Amino acid sequence: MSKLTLEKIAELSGVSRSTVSRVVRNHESVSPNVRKRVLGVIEETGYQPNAAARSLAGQRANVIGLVIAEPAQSLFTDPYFPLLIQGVTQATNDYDQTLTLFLFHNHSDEEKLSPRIIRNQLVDGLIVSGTHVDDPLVPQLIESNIPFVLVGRHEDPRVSFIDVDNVTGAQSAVNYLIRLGYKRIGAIAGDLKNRGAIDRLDGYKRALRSRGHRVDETLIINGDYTEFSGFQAMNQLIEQEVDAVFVSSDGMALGALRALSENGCSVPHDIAMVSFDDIPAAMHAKPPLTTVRQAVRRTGAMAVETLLDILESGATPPRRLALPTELIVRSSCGGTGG
Amino acid sequence: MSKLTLEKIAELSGVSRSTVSRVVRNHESVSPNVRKRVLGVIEETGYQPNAAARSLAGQRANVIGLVIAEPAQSLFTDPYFPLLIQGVTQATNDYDQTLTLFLFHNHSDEEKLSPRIIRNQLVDGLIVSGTHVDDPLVPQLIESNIPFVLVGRHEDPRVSFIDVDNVTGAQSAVNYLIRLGYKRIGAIAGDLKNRGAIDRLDGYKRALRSRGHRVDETLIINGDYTEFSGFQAMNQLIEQEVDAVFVSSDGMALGALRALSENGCSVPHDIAMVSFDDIPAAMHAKPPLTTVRQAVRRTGAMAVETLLDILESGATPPRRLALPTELIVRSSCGGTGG
DNA sequence: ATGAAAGCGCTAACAT
DNA sequence: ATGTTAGCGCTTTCAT
Repeated sequence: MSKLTLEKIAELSGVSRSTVSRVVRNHESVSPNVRKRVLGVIEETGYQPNAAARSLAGQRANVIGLVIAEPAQSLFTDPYFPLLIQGVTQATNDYDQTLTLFLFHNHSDEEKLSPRIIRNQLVDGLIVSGTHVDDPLVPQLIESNIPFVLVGRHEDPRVSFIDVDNVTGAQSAVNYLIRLGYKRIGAIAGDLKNRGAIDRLDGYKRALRSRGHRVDETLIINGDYTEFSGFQAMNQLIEQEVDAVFVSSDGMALGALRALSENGCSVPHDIAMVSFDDIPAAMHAKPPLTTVRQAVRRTGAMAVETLLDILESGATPPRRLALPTELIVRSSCGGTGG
Repeated sequence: MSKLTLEKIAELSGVSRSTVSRVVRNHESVSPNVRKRVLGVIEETGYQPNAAARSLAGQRANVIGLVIAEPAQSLFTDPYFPLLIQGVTQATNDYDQTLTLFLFHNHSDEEKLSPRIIRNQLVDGLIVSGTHVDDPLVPQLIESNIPFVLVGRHEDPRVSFIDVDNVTGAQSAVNYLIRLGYKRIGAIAGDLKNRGAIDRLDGYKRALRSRGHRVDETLIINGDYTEFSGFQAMNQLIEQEVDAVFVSSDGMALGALRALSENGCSVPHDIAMVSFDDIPAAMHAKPPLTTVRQAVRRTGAMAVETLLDILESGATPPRRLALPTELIVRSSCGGTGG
């Protein structure tokens, strides 16, 4: 069987190439009979348009790229990127887009890949995640004029993004602790190279201040989102005699829980804990974690939809969105609200 | 600045399009001087060949596809696919290939996507993971003549695959239990729609038989690779009064540990446990899990290399590889060897 | 060693 | 409503 092309379908249907092309693209200006006939032939033969030819001739490839700029570490340590990928692929499947994945394992990958991504015309647009604050990739992208949506907010007013409202989420978590009467509330921060980690810590501080507590920097320990860093940070915090702790991710909270249990501290009796993310393991932790749920899959899907919207109708004005979070109350803080 | 094409580079270098093309493709038959000059211009301008034009004109797109056929559930429940993706992208980055990701969230995705993947000529070849035994995708792929490498072994002699030696791995784990003197060894199986789950259970049975134990089917409980299914399965197994258990994945083992601890059973004192995978959490479990390590990242990278090899030199004979596993001894079985 | 020229399979004016 | 035609940016004979 020879290769299936528009030409062949045209021949088999007894019309011209253009007409077939119109049918395929669902263009107007095709008579119902002809359309039906052509569709029939396409169905029978199983014709699929050649993607390369399409993107070469037209302006759209129907391919979008997902870049994950994070050095691979947390990619498997945490279900964040898997969930994001799920949300993104869900949406690309729904909208008949193809997804190409760019994963930077190290800095040299980034240097090698980014010019190619930008100038290759392989993708119509990009969803960009895992960048650090001040990541040079973002200005590069802006300058290149390639349409893109950032996952996580950005100061530059030209960039479109989908963010999770980390500040408000963290704030609500810490407010909850305060309402329950905890006085000496520590924090374990995430990797502060990430906007999200900064924002969560900021939410913690705001909550404290808005309730008239002062922020004690010795009660804030930096982690890097790994379970082990949570473990280490908690060991430090124990010595500060906190009565509660806000942990910036469930993954670190699991490590913190381990530190506490190894030190014979009971949660929430000796120390209360709230964290962030609501990963599946949070529910099964001992005790089950009260945590701020963020809709990661939703974020991925929204990023795709936003990018598609930009591709259709132009990038101005930039789209900027913050998705709300939800405090999931379980037993790691003791009270059930108040 | 106008678009950068071969033509433009040719003009700037004072040579013909063909010569530039030869330089770009590292072809022989270009004089050193000319090559240097052209390379200089490319460097200055930041020229990158247009991918679509390339794959339309040539026979290679330098794009490979990764299909994950598994319904999304375990994608984030377990670090398997993230690790596989890491290995694959690591290798595609190294070999200057672009990766497109096809993730089937449900059956209709599969039906919609697979014809497109196959006939689109979007990818040069495919790495296929997450298929079930007797998944219709495999015969479809064979028939379509698209080069592909399956992750996990397959009976059909025409398919190339990279497998982990699950049978031997499971066997060594159970042998270890037997050597330590355990008599009544139960098993928690994975989702038996997967080849890997079947093979692990098979390894368990072989180990038992080869040491003269009989296989007691009431001691085998089926799970589905989730933590919760491990929890449920262990609760059933406790009533069978086993003294040890082989769990087909660390994820399920974590659930099993939870069941045991809720029932006041201590590990390994009351019941010993070996599992499979060696995910990061295995080390931090209580007690740390003795488990069979599989090199998932390696598998992904090998799949890419194998596919590239097939693409270069033809698909015959099929490449069939089984990667070895390694028993990582920690404290969940009590003994330290013997 | 280099250049000229013919496509690859499609889209998108432009005709009719 | 349909057909004709000219590219899109590259690779690849085939000349020279």
